[in-house]
Amino acid sequence: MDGNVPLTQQTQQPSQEMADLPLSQETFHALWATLQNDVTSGSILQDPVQVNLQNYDFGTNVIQENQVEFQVEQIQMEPHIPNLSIIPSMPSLPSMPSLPNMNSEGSFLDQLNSALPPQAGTDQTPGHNMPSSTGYASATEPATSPPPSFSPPPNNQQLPSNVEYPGDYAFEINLGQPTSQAAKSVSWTYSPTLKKLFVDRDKPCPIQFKTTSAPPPNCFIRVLPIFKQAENLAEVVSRCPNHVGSPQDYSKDHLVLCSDPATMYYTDLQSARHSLVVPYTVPQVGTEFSKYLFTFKCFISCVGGLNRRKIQLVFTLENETGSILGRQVLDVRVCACPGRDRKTEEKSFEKSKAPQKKPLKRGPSKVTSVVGLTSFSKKAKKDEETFLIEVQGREKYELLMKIKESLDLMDCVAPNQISQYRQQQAQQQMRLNHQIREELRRYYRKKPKKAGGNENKK
Amino acid sequence: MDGNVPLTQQTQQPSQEMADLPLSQETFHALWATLQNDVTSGSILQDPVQVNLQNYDFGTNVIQENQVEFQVEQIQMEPHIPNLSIIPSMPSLPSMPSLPNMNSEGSFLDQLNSALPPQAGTDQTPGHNMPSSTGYASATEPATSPPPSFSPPPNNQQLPSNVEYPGDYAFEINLGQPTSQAAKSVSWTYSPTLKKLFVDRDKPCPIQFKTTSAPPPNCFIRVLPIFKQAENLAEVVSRCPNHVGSPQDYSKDHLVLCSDPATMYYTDLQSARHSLVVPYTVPQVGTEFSKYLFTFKCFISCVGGLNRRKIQLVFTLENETGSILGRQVLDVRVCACPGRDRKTEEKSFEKSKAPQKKPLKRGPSKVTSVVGLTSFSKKAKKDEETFLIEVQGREKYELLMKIKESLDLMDCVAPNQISQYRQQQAQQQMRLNHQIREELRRYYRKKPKKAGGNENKK
DNA sequence: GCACAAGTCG
DNA sequence: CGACTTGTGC
Ligand SMILES: [Zn+2]
Ligand SMILES: [Zn+2]
Repeated sequence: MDGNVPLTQQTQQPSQEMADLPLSQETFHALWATLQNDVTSGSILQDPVQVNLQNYDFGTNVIQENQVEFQVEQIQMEPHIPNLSIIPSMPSLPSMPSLPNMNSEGSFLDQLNSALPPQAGTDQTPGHNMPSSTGYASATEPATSPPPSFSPPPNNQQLPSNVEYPGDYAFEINLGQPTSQAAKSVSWTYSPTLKKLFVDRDKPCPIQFKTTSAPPPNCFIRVLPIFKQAENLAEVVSRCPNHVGSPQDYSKDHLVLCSDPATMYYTDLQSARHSLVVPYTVPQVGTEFSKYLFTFKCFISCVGGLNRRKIQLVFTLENETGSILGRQVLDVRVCACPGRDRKTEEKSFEKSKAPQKKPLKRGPSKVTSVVGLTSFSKKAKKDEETFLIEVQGREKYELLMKIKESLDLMDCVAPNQISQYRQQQAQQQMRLNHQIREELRRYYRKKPKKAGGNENKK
Repeated sequence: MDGNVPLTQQTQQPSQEMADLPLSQETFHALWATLQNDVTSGSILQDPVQVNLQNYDFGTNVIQENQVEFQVEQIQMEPHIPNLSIIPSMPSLPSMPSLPNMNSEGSFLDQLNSALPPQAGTDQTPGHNMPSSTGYASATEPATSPPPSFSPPPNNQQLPSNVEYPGDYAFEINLGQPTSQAAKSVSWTYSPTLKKLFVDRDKPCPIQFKTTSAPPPNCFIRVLPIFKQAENLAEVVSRCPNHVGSPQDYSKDHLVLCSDPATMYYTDLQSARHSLVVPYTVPQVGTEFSKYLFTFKCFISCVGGLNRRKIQLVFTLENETGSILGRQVLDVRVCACPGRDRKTEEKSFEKSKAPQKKPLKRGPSKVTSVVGLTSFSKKAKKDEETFLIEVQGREKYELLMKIKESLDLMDCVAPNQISQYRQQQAQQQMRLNHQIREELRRYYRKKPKKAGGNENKK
């Protein structure tokens, strides 16, 4: 994917040896600003994987030594890199099978613009602290080494990849022990069966990462939200009007935020996609995973935003030059009731597969009716009470009888056959409901004479 | 309320004799701009009615002859009129009993600011272009002249009045013939019982006005939306972030828009409330009402906006100086399903009162039966046949009864009679059940099992 | 126009 | 945490 820039901290001029910390957003912008004159637009470095690997020779751009990182950054972020004076060597992208390519991310220029009011300092979001901007930054990131050469074909129009690719370091994500059942009022819960995370809006949610072997130094993790359905894949995932952050906020349009102070928010100039990048720190000694807290600023149902479209997060482990070392994808549903919704989805999920085996399509109506009625004499169930309903009018009577009939059928069904029966019933019921509805419609239509009548249908 | 300004159209300098057409928003702003130097800030002219009637002598302010209208306007709009150089004689407000006071409306200054791009010209809605406010300020308020004396305590904080006051001209609003029942998919429907309008968002809705006698020339109607509940009354009603109009739009924050081309949108500087003003034209000869089309840009449920809080529209008939001649209030619910929601609300409405007298709480099972037993004999309708349905199992029985009830209720629609119906039914059923049970008991005793008889299959 | 979906109130 | 509310898909 896109490059990104692990520069050494606070170093004004990028030093090759790299610091461990990425530049602060401010510093970054400041530095970037110095480059503006030289560069017009960068181009996004993406791993061209799936779609097209052609246009790779972006490497022709040159970046000045001491500005390397930025250059790289820009190169990767900006789509059409017009004129870069210096070009570090870009490590050629490994041509792994599934080396995917997400769209480019972070457009520095983009951010720069909005960053104008530097005093705004806090980029946090509301309750969180993300970088957005200003704040802290400057001190942290020295520029790293000069980007080597690189060939980058920014196939911008390309859609982000959501192909899982553990890669050489076996990059994996984890959400804690598989909470068997969604506790009711938790702010987040993960469904192993659905491989989906259910989170409440604006609530911190821990997501862990690990690699079997230690990846190269200065690696980082990029988080890019995308729409799951193909129809929406091309659309950029961003916050709805109700939840956009303040103008000075670098992450104002980012759906996903990370509490890590070193987080940087990007908006790719070309694709306009909003992603975040956070340095990947190897797990603490003794622990298996490195944990990060993420928050989501919009419900998947937000009008004018996600608008009830499923999304997923693409986590990419990238090295300091932006090459993708691994990728993991996570389905996410940001909703007000994670527990309820998880349960609901798991339920409909199993239901969606089980029913498959049987003769779903049940022939037209009555057939069934025949069934139960006479054949089974199930009659009154043992000890059940018997009631009588007095009905006035044949029409109503027949209508009710039809319903009763269906209810009776439920009883006649052998327990073990219930599922099968249900399927039939479902169809039949449906049909029946329709019939009934029609009958009622007719019924009401007739009756209504009463003038003005229909005030209230109870 | 506030004054407002029926100026002659396009006249650069306001003529006293008035034209019939109000100024276009642009013209208005332009003119207003010329006045800026003289005026600093106006003050809202409110009819202090209910709250406090004190500060009435705004009249002391003097306005230059040829600027009368504007002056008035401003005076009425702006809260603290610091210094107006000229002060026209302000007609003293009639101290009618219920001369209410809404907050001030239209802040010209406000609009002026946003009006910057005068080309926006059209104040119509739709896409709407109404004025907005923001930013502009400084220009508008020159320090004006030394304010004459005036006592006006602009009780700005005062809440808008929602007291109906037909006034001397018997100002009334009308929504067409009382559609007895909300047609299903209509874009709007009015409930006479609830005295409430149900409208779909962004759909034109006709509202008519009339006055028994002809009001003075150049009168206008102001429409101001307010929250119905006391807790929210102080909050300004405006569009949610998802539905705000474009920045150049004068009416970008206005919930209510009017299709009349002469409509002007105001945002009071002091109260920040958004209202619209449209010239009141007497009904066409032969017609009883003057009709206007209004559209609502937000659902009452809009997040970050109305946020599911009830609202109402305050319509005030004002003369050219802004004095209120009459006021009418209308409850409005902007929703996606006007028909459904009207029905729902009417239902819960009657339910809320009817139930009071009777044992509403439907206790589990039999309890109810106790009630009425004997009293009502409503029985079978006239000539209809009577049938008996034997049902096994309480569950099914209750289910069927529920359906039967709804069917029966359809006939005796009278809402208020529902509770009564229930009682009767309960008793009858009970009685019947008892009888039958007795009969059956006897029957079985005679003819062993089998018989049960009532297979009932129709 | 029904029924589901999903945020929110109590 | 249940139930209602209420916009939207079908
Ligand atoms: Zn949102
Ligand atoms: Zn809205």
